[in-house]
Amino acid sequence: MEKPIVSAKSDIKAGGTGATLATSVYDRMREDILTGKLPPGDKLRADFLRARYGVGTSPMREALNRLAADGLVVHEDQRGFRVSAVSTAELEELLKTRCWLEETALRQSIAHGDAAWEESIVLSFHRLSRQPRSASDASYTFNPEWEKLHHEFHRGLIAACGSRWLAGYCDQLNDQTLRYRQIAAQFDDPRRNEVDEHREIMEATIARDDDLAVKLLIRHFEDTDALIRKHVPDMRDSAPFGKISAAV
Amino acid sequence: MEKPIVSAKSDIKAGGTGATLATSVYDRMREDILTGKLPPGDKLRADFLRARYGVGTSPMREALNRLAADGLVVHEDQRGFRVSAVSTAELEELLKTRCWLEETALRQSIAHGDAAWEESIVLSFHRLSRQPRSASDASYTFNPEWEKLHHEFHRGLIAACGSRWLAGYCDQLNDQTLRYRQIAAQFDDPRRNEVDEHREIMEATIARDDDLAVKLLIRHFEDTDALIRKHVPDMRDSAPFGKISAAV
DNA sequence: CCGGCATAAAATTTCGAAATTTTTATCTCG
DNA sequence: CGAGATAAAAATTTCGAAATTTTATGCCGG
Repeated sequence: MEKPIVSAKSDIKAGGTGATLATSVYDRMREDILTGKLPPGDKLRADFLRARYGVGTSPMREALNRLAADGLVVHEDQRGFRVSAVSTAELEELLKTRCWLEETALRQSIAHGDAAWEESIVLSFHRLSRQPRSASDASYTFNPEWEKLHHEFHRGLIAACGSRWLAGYCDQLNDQTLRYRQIAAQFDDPRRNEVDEHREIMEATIARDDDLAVKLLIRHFEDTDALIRKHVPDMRDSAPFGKISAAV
Repeated sequence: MEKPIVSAKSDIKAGGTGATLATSVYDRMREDILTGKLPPGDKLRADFLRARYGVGTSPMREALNRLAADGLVVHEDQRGFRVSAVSTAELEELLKTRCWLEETALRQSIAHGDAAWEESIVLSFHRLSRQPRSASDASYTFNPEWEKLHHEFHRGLIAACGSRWLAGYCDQLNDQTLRYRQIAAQFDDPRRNEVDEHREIMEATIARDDDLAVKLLIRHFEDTDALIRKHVPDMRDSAPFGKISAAV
């Protein structure tokens, strides 16, 4: 299978040794942005990044360009890169777009998916349900494994939609939303019963009840959206929470 | 307004002097790919490109990375870049995706567009109708001005959809399709009356008749698709027409 | 005291060569 | 004669410094 058109996390071989430096830095930096270690709006100076990731100019710039393609950083000629800003307006647009695209994708997937597709969904759900949301019991801590499985579950739902373009777009929007979820989670996350939500979506999907599946999926998105807004009621154009330390 | 998320031609300042070299090369190379001067499937060696565009390694690589984000070139670690391949399968996927996304975008746009939006469509259509499809009367020759206006017309239709993400995706898919249109046009293009098609779409749109507008727009896409298939009936995975000269 | 112009500092962008990695060609052995 | 290992060639990737451009500073004039 070819690589997704809109690059996404997909196969994580970050920090690895086989790939190029540029790819490794891209992966590491991507995670730093998604988890909020590099806060929205922050300027990304070349010196700072070179020191932080221990590489030269070229792979750094290459990683930045790829991140710009994902919409995680923005670039202005002769004026460098910065982490994409977040705002309630942008979140709203994101939610809207996500609902439109995922609805189309899910309906297509349900219409065309085969038995292997069904099985992969059951499997993805099972794995996700066994993984704790937070890496720590005490307070919320980013759990890469859960994020990976969650991403895979949602990706699996629409995997049979028949368009790598559409699947890639959904992926990209999913990653964008992840950034907001992390922001909200940092404060306080009396997480609703996500497992049940996912289970219901799975069941409706493999039962080929497209109307119900879409309804549940969209509600799932809207609930997440509401939760984010509750905890981050008034997002400004830039980062709404503390500047990051320069720690490596 | 912010830059489109999925970068697109939009503001053409190519070959210019104000921007960076990387941007200039990106623009020139983009056009070379869209017009088929750099044929699908071709390997893009660094030496060749550096000579062709007269720049060093860095801006070249930067341009390539941005083109990869647009899906116009593909990259494999340690194995360089090549122009994305074309195939009938890919064209089919492209058409499908385009219909889904443009339908959503157009309906939203019709629902929310204001008077200024209406006027911009009328204006875009007028300009497009005055421009010849081909730069030469004798045989088809790529006419950048027509392409620009055509792109703007279609972009204008969905401009009020309320999602820069969705608009950007439509842009990207439009550019991808352009590549196929150029391939077909190189052979023989007894072009159907495109002006009327565009006029009908415009009229239905500003009359807020969303069902009709969508029907016409989708038919427009399907007709273009059929025309491409007629002229390029059996596209293989790689470039179906002659290798390009290394001429600068 | 404020505003604009020259100057200095900082940051981005670009170059060209060095270092890796892949690809091709050659040679040896079964 | 073919397969596999070895060596040469070619191509991609990376580095670090030079060149441009932007941003900040200081100075002079109104």
